[in-house]
Amino acid sequence: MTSGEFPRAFFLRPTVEVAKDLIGAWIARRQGDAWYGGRIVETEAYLGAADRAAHSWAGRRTPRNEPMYMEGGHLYVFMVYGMHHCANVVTRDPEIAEAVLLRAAEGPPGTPAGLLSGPAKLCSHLGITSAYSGRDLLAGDDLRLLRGILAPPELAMTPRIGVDYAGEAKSWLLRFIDLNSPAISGPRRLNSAAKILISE
DNA sequence: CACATGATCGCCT
DNA sequence: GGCGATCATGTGG
Repeated sequence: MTSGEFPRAFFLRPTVEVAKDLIGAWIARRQGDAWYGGRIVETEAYLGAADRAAHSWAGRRTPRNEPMYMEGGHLYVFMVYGMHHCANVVTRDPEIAEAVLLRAAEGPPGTPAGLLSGPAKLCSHLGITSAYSGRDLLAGDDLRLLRGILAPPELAMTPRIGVDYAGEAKSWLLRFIDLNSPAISGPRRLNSAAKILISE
């Protein structure tokens, strides 16, 4: 696995592929001269108009989710529960409103365990707010995604978290985790219903 | 560990 | 008006 920035084409691929391949990638945030961040260990795919759990379900298009309709590689950040933010990487071509939710990352050694374990905690501690919604990840200079430099992770897939309202889509296996990471969100969320190993 | 609850407000119907 | 792509805390087993 090589290191460095992802090219635009990476984000234009099928959303599930992007969600898988972002496991093991790094998210980096600049604060002055220093960079902070972590290794992404948990993502979820949101599949646009056909996906009842997605904000773009049934073609919904509002000021809030407008970034989902942008070209892959942009950021879609929204607020939930009036107090938390969630960050998504938009995928595919313009007008195809799909995205990958960044759910958890592992901080460098020495950082408190669980600091980035959860979509809202990740945003909070990396300072990602609604101000970043609609931004192009390939254009900014203070928030970047970088290819992983470690061995490819062992992946598992499970249903997504917190989408019980989504009918049939709630059981779709669109959550991807690094099996060996201690930083997965929630209380050892593996043992619930469906879990499948993926052979890389 | 599993589950339940409250906080809190922007966004959409 | 109602409802979350969450989290911290509290209870009980």
